[in-house]
Amino acid sequence: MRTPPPGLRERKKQATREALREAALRLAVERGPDQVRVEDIAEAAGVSPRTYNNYFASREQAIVAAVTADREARIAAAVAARPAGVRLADAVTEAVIEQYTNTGEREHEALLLITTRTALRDAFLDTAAGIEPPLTAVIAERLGDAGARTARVLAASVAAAVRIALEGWLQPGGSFGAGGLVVPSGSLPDQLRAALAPLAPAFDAAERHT
Amino acid sequence: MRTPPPGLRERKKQATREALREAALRLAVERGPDQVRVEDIAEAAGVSPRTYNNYFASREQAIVAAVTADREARIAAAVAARPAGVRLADAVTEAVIEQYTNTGEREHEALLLITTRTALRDAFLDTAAGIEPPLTAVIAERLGDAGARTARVLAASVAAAVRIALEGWLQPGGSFGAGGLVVPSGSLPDQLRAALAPLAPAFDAAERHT
DNA sequence: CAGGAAAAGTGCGTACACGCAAGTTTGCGT
DNA sequence: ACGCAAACTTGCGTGTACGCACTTTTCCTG
Repeated sequence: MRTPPPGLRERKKQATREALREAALRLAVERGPDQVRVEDIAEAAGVSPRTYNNYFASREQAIVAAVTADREARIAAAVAARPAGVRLADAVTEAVIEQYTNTGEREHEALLLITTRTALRDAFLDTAAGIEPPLTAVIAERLGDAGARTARVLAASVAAAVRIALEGWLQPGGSFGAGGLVVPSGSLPDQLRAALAPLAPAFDAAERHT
Repeated sequence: MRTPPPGLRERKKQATREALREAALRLAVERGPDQVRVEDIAEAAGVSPRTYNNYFASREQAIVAAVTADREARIAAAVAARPAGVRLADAVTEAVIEQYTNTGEREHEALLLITTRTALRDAFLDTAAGIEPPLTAVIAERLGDAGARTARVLAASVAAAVRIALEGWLQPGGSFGAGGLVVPSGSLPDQLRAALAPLAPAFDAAERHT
């Protein structure tokens, strides 16, 4: 039912999208994020500046997209791939961690770049929201038709938790707050686990209700 | 400990903010949302266009802010006001519903306006995210220092759920999906209750863990 | 394999967002 | 009461976002 051979039109679109992503990241690394205008990216990708904005709503999105790629779809697929027996909460948690730690060398370099500019950091954190639609779909599949709204809420909560985890991870260092304990920002998997853990009871209850 | 008499500076800031809000809403109602430029709003409020953007990051924010006002703070206060005995999940749910249904006549008219333009609709939905910081604070107070991250996740989840509820509420009509059931978009309180319900188990577990 | 409909790309014009470097007002210590 | 420092406002300049009308490309159906 899925993927009836994608036509030329769709393939060209994806090619343009990727060309813009790659051009944006390359230029940003080469000359620094602030020395890249959309005009430069568009030119490097061989399209008009106007077309750039048909694909990305902001200058930062293209740069960030090169790192993010299609992580959203991969997370959803990873959840769907788990056997139906495992707890939904575990399936989601592991799928998220799995797809966020499969990071190549080039991506790591790009992340360092991203942390240096607030605008890029924000754009990167915003990508976490992108996992909501596909996650909603796979969760809804497990919960059945009655749990459509619940699936949506849970998916959105996961997206929010992931955002929080990423935020904590990108945070410079553990600050020694007045009278507070030191909170060393752990590894990314740890941050993700900690952020997603509080949602597990909600998943369990939703699953039980089917 | 709070509200050491706010100085002149702060009062002027709030006055400017409100002047901009009111001017934006009034002009939008008078001549239609698309016939209002930031320049017009700024002029009507007696400040420079540049100052407008010191208060609001987008053209739509000011219009929406006139309806939203300081709902975020009121929700947090309403939660804090509940006796310590009640379930945290219930306290939050009731506080949210309470503050979202205290809607005057003028606000209702403005909401009709908002639904007519996608940009305004989006800006309005984005305001739901604003409840996260104050909610985080009150929830963290109940959970203690150990549950800081949990409080953050729960607050963000509530914000996401509220957004979903508002989205469903603003949705025109129940669509008769192929083979699916009719889903009449209920009243706002109903939507909020339905969206927040799945999170209750997470709140209960968090409370139990203290 | 035409030929028309739909979609993607483009040029142009307008308005918006925001950094920067003044100028102005408020707050506070002495 | 004075005056300095911090905060707020503003003008200016640059780059970005996007609506609209038009051209080019891809798709589909007879």
